[in-house]
Amino acid sequence: MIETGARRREIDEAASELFHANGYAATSIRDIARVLDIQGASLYAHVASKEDLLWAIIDRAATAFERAIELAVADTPGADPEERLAALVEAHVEAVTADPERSSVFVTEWRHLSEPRRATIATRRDTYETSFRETIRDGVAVGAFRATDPAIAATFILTALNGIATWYRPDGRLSPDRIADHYVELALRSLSEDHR
Amino acid sequence: MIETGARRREIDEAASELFHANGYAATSIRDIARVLDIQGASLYAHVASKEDLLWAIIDRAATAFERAIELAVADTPGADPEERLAALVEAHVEAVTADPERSSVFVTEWRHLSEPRRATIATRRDTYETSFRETIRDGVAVGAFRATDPAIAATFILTALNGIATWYRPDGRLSPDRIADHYVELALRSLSEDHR
DNA sequence: ACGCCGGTTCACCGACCGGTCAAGGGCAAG
DNA sequence: CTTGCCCTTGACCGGTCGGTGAACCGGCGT
Repeated sequence: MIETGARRREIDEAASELFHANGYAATSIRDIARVLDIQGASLYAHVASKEDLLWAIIDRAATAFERAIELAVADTPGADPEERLAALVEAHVEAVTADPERSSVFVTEWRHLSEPRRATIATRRDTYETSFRETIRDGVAVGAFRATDPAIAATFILTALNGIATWYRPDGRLSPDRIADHYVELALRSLSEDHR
Repeated sequence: MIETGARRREIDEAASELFHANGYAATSIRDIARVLDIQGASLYAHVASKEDLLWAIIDRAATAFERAIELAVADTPGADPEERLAALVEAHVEAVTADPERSSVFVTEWRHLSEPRRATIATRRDTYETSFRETIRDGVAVGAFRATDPAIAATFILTALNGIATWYRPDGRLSPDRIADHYVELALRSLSEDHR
């Protein structure tokens, strides 16, 4: 039975903030409680363990990313590889900027999960990366992208995309839309066939 | 007076390993000592504090990156922006793969530095990024690169480059040279003028 | 033979960690 | 008004943290 009450949501939010700002290992249960003006022990009425808190954040972020690209691909049926990659990149940027703290915790703190969970996240990340890799492979096959190693290209693009979570600020110079536009351009051109 | 003896080098190496594998906050002084088969207290004959250990690793990595691109630029005098950006990317990949553990600690753990040091690293990172940003700006100015936001493009490329530190394995499928070749291609094309 | 000295060990410090538990507070349902 | 239940509290647990300090060890220069 997973708790979904308002208090639990506040706790998740505070934990995201602190895990993002200081890292999971450097954040104590009491740090999180202090944000909510309660005692550390009170958290355990809502949460079974500190790791469960991390898991809730990461699992939710992973699901958000999976759904985002699923919808993006579903919205563009029969699209060619270029359009599909553009949709993937755009969906990813939107997902990151919609909740940068949770996204950055997902990207940087998943190694602190203990074993069955850590492995399932590794698998889910790999599946996610495969969507990008296969889109690139398809594009190379039909001549839309230049001949290159799809695995390297996918890693190149995805690490650049994940980096957004570490520097994006909602009050920054660039709106999510503008970031998405630029990143789509950069990603597509990095695979472009024609280069002087 | 900075200690540079053989023992100190062993300590730095063990610390790099563990900080890379588990993160700074999740690694204890006694963990590091255990790798060297000594007691935790013995470390303090060589090191003033745990943070000094982190600082030694990060400062050395930062210096390595700075020197790498300095040499790369010095080796190609009068180069055009494309050649210069290629040299920067290649130098960065070489520096990362030459010591992936130290590099990844540098990239991911510098937020655990305390204040005067943290700020100086932030400045040095910004200076480093400026080399990329200005090379791109120059390339746009002379028409070698398409018109784009140099800051976004530099961030895109640099986060992709830094990502290498998180996934590179010396015994992996790809040699440092092949990674460098691919990343130079991807980075240059992402800025290419001509796109169908 | 001696003393020195870098490196190590053991015992210990106060602080903090994640987590438990009995006790109670407050509020809504009866 | 009372019962019951969610939430919170404060005291506490064993363990670990970063770091200190006295004792001691072996080797080296004199």
